[in-house]
Amino acid sequence: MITIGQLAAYAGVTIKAVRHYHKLGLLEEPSRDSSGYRRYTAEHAIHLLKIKTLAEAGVPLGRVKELLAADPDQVAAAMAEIDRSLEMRVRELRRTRQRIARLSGGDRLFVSAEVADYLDDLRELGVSERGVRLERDGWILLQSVSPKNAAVWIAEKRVAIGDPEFRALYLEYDSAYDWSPDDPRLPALAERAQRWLVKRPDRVEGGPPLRDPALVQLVSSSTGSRSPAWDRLAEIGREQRS
Amino acid sequence: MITIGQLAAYAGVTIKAVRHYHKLGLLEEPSRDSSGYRRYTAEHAIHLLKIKTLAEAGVPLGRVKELLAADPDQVAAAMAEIDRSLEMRVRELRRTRQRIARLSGGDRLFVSAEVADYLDDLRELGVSERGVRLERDGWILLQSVSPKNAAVWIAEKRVAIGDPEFRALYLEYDSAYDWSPDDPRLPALAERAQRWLVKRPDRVEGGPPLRDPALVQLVSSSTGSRSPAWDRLAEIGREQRS
DNA sequence: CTTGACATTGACCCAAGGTCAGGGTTCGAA
DNA sequence: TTCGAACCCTGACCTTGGGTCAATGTCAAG
Repeated sequence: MITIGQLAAYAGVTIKAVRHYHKLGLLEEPSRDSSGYRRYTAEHAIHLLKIKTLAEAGVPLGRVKELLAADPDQVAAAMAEIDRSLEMRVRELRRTRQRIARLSGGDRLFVSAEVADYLDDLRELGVSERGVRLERDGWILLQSVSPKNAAVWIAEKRVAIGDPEFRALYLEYDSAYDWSPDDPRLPALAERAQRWLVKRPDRVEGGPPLRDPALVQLVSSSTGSRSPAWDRLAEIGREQRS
Repeated sequence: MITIGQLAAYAGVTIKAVRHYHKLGLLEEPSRDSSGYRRYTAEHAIHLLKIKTLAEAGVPLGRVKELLAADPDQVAAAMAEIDRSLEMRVRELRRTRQRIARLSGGDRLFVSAEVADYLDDLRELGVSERGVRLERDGWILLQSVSPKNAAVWIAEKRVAIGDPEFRALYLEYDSAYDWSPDDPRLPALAERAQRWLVKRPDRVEGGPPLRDPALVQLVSSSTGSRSPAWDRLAEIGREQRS
C-alpha cells in the first residue's frame, strides 16, 4: 500500500494531478488509512500510467475517461485515431519551425508568394526600400480587405512589370516621393502615367472594374506614409481625367 | 484602413484574440474612427502575424511581448532556443506515439525493462499468469516505494533465476497458491525455501539489508491477492527462523 | 427605413492543473 | 519523548488563451 506521493512519483505526475483525476472521476478513489491518507495499490499505479500516457498525447481528460471505460475494440480504434492526430501535430510543429526560422527574414511570411516575388522584382529593378515597403503594406491591406481582388491585381501587376515603360514610370514615381509638390517635373510625369494607363496591355480576363488609382489611394492614404509630391500627382491626375 | 474583422481574417485569428492581445499590451491599440471602431494599418497586420506565428509555436504570450520589443540579436537567440524546444516537443510526441502503440500491449509500459525481462523469463519458465501478475504488481509497488532498492533487487532476482533450485522452488510456490493451508507438502516446501535462502549465491555488492521475505510480505499483503497456503508458508518460515 | 452583418464593452466559463492557507500525521534523530 | 522535516488533508483562488453571451451601437444595401 503506497501513499499518494509515492504513486505520483512512480507515474511521474504531481500529487495535485492525482487528486485532480480523482475529482474528475478518472481514477478511482482508494480506501483511506486510519488517519485519512489515501492508500494505493498497483492497480491504481497501472491505471494512472495509462491516464498519464493518454493525457500526454493531448487526449482531453474527458475522452480519457471514456476510453478507459470502453471495450478493447473501441480503444484500439481510438488509439489509431490519436496516433494520426499526433502525427499531424508533429508535421504542424515542423512547419511552424520553418516559419519561425523565416520570421526574422524576408517578407514571405506576410504576403502571398506571388506578391513576395513581385516585391523581389521591384528590389531588383532598383526601387528604394521605402518604396518596396509601401508596396508591401499596400498588399497586406489589400489582401485583408479582399483576398480575391488582390489575387487578380497581383497577376496584372506581374504582367505590367514586364513592360519597360511601366518599369521606368515606377522608378520615377519612386524617386518623386521626395520631390517638392511644386517640382516642374510633376505634370509631365502625371501625364506620362496617364498615357500608360490608357494604352497599357489588356487587363486580365474577368478583372474587377476598380482602377489602379484606387489602389494607389488606398495604399498611400492608409499607411500614413504619403508625400506632398505624390498627393500633388494624384491631384493632377484627377484634373486631367475630368 | 481595415477593420478588426478584416485584420483577424487576414492573420487567421479570431476578433476576440486580437482584442485579447490589445489587453495584454501585445498589439498596439490603433486609433478609432468617428464611431469608435478600431482602424488598423498594415503595420498592425504584420505585427499580428508575428504574434500569431510565435504563439502557434507555443511561446507564452508574455515572452512574445518581450521578444517583439527586443533587439534583433536577442530575437535571433530566442528563435534558436524556441526552435530547440520545438524539436524536443517533436521528439517527445514521437516517443508518446510509441508508448500509445504499446498501451494495449504488454507490461513494458508499467515496469522497467529489467523487470519486464524478468517477467518474460517467468512466463517462459511456466509460471501461471496469476503468478506473473502478482510479481508485476509487486514490482510496481516496489518501484514506487523505493526505485533504488527495486533496481538492486531486480538484479539479484535475475541472477537467482539462473539457479535451477530457485526455478523449481518458484514453480512450486506458484502452484502452492491454491493448496489448502493444511496441505502436508507445505512444511517441506517452507524448509526447502529456507535452505535455499541461506546457502544461495552471494548477494549483489552493496545490496540493502532487507531480506526477501519482506518483499514477499509487501507484495502479498498489498495487492490483496494472498492465499491461505501462502500465509501458512510465511508463518512456518517465521517459526523456523526463531 | 428596415434588415443583417458587424462592432463595442463587460462578465462569466473552460481545461488542467498550480499555489497558498491552515491545518493534521509520521518518522527518524537527539 | 520530543523535535523538526517531510508528508498528507481540504478548500479556495490564480493562471493561459481565449470562447460565449448579453446588451447595445453602427454601417451599407435594398
